[in-house]
Amino acid sequence: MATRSRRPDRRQEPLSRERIVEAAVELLDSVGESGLTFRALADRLATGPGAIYWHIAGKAELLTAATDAVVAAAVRPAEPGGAPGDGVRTVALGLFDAVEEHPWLAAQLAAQLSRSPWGTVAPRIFESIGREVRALGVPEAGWFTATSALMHYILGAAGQNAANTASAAAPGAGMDRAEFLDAVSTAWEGLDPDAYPFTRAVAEQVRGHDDREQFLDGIALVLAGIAALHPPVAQQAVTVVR
Amino acid sequence: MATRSRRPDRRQEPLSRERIVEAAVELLDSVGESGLTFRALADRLATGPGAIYWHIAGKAELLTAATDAVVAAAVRPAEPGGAPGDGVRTVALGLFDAVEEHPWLAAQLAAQLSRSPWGTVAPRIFESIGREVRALGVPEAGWFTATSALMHYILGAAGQNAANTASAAAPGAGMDRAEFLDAVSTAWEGLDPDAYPFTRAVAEQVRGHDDREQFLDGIALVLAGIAALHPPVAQQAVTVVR
DNA sequence: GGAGTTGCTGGAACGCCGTTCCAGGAGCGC
DNA sequence: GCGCTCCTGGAACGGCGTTCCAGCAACTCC
Repeated sequence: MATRSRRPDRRQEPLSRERIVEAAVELLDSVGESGLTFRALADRLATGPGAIYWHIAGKAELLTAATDAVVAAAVRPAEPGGAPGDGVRTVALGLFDAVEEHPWLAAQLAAQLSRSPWGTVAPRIFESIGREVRALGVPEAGWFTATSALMHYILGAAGQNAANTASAAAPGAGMDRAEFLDAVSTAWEGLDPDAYPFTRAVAEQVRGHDDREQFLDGIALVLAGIAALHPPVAQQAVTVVR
Repeated sequence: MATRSRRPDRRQEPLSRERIVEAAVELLDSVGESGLTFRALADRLATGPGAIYWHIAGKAELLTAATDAVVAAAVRPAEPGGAPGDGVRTVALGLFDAVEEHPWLAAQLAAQLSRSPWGTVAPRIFESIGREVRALGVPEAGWFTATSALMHYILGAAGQNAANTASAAAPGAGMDRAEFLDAVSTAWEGLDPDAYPFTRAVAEQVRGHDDREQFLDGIALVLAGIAALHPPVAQQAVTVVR
């Protein structure tokens, strides 16, 4: 009959792990990490908390599953061909955009990588970056170091940038992005000159920079390091120099 | 008279923000993040929760203060002199060791950097790394990118390594470090060959590697990228091989 | 086709958390 | 002595993750 308030509310199909995770992601996106409670989730799914526990072991598993779902959608495989490094940039921007779209993702990724690096999330990201590293012609001995360096830079920088975006758009503080960066820059300029000379000197660069561009600059830096330390060997006819 | 159960219990000196933060760090170190509650903290300080709130606004501020205190102790200034890059390594290892000593630190750092990069923690780390970057002779235009890349790598890699250490020593799982790495390596080797060829290929390197060495390899990689992209302007007469 | 079983549901209840409130004590100027 | 400020700590509140369990479809077996 009358369409319900929010969402189609198709509540004939039974509860399932996928539907729960999907609802959890929506809740995280709309009300943030603290808004994801089993009660709110149960309301949105028109059920009770107990029913959810039949499908999901607890909150930790719920957050892991939500993170994994979003990451799986984000690391779309790069199409073959293109300049060396294009594949890395594609994967990196995929994660960058995902973190920007889901502001809760950065903290979750960091928490999960630094708590259980053997879950499903870490290998997924590691694999998609690693393939591009291999495609660059890096010799096998350098795979782990190069991929780790890229992964940590990508996740760290994307997370910090998402924080900027989110804070600028924060409810209450009617700031746009430029105003927000200006505020940060001004705050840094106000630091103690003796204790923070470097940060003060960099403050000006923060004002009005382009996030995406700066993010890619960092990628280029790490790629340059990879190229310098691991001179690409020919794809076939592999020889390890050094 | 009789000495109390835990700690000297010197409870004549009044409550203070420092004493609270100190107790919070001890609690975090001994029972982990979930063990830090206002009730437990009040017990340890032989007071009630209300008294703590007179000095600290809430849990978020408590965690921020604890993180800041540990970071401040960790980023000891590097002594001048030494080969180019030594300063960076000193700062990096300081943070690496701090994260290893305080396993909760990695998640806190990530959360705080990706939530409010304008707090006191971020500038502190940024500053100490940045000074070393400047000392490398990087031109000013490259300061922000180079320092960010280093910072993200350092925090990410240190956090992941701390997770390994902590998991290996986890209560219940009577594993030592080698066993733990072996378990991770084996798990990775068991991944789907079609979906995870790269991760499987790297699994062998994970077994029995040296953390500190691998961490420094990553630093060297980023430093090489900095040297390649930002050829140092002459400090006195710095030349970079390549 | 009835009875038993299984798989799932959702509301009630438990214990703990962060946080607030407030009666009161210690120290101090007057 | 008195009032005032600063600080204390216990009690209480609302909300959280989690557990428990009575109930109910659907399906199986006889």
